Amino acid sequence: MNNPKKQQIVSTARDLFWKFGFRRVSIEEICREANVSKMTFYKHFKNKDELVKYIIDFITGIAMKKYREIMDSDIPFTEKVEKSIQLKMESSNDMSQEFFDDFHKNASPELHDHFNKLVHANLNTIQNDYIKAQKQGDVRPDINPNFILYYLDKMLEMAKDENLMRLYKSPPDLINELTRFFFYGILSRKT
Amino acid sequence: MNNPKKQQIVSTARDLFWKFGFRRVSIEEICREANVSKMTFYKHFKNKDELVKYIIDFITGIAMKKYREIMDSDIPFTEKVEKSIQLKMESSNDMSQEFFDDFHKNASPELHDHFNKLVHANLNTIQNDYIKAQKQGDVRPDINPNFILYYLDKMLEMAKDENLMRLYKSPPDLINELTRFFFYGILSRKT
DNA sequence: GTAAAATAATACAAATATCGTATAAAATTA
DNA sequence: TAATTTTATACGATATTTGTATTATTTTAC
Repeated sequence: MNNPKKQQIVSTARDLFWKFGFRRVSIEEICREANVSKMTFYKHFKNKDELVKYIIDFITGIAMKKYREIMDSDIPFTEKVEKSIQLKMESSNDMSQEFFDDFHKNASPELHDHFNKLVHANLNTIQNDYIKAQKQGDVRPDINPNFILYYLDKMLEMAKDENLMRLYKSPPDLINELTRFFFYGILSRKT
Repeated sequence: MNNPKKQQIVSTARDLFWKFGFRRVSIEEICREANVSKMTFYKHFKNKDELVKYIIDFITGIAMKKYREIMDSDIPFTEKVEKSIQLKMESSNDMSQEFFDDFHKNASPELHDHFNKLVHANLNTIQNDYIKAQKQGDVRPDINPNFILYYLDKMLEMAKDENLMRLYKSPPDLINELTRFFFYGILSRKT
């Protein structure tokens, strides 16, 4: 954890993985760039897969911790959702397409599995929050929580769509529109 | 040249090389992405080095053609320099660091040599233009043309320096400053 | 339509790169 | 100084990539 050599390895690997994905980066290259011998690498990680796991767990761990803080805070439900959407947008900006492509295209079965389980667990956490909100009356009772999960991903896609973006002054404007639509749909509020 | 399959190969390779450099990209990967069989690749290129040469020659060829057009046009010398500096800035934005890093770190001796000769030839062309301008009285006679070449590279470095950029409203403002400095130094013009 | 040419699909040996481990020397730490 | 960590190097075992050969398929030109 706090071992400086291990940190160098992780930090260097992260940089290289973010640029090129993990398939294109060799262990020796990481060691060279991190000024660490290969033996030291193998002291800390069994192989490249374990390093990739470590990094992905670390990254998603931070994001999920932030998410939990939002959901456990004492603010109205709508604010929680707004903040969690905001977090999702920020986190995805911080991600590298090359890195995540490798999980689908070039990962070992074990790594692929680990990745899927992680994603699934996190989606589950989020889904449970929405189910809970539904029980507490914050979310319309006749909507499928699975659809909400699906739609949150679609929102990210839409937020990154350049053609859609052209209709708005700035990215936050588009995110606001998406968020309001997520809350209220298109109909005006009748009292 | 106008063979569509060859164009697909070149275009796909360019995209991949720009992202990852050429060391990290295999011929099979290029073929796969370009929807071209490996045999077709080897019909057009002897090996990866020849493809890299082709691309680098193509890219620099376009840039040098534009440069020549500027220098052969019927405009004042200062305007030629301004435009050529502009061109240099634009071209460098279009370049990928990963791709050029490979020439220095991961190229075969032959490829490395080809690259150096190309760079040298182009620098020579530019130097000759400045020597000619010096003879025609457009450039101060007591300046070393080699210094000018060196300095043009430094200008690019300065134009991309974020710390320096902070002093200006916009990139063109900085480029203007650099260009004026290149022309006049710091002293006010005495008549 | 057919013949010729180009391209694709597949398999393969050879070359190259990467992995993971063993060993001994050097550097660091306590 | 002794114990521990790190490096340097070498190495066989795998894995990947290369370049070619062969055969089937598609495209092109007539």
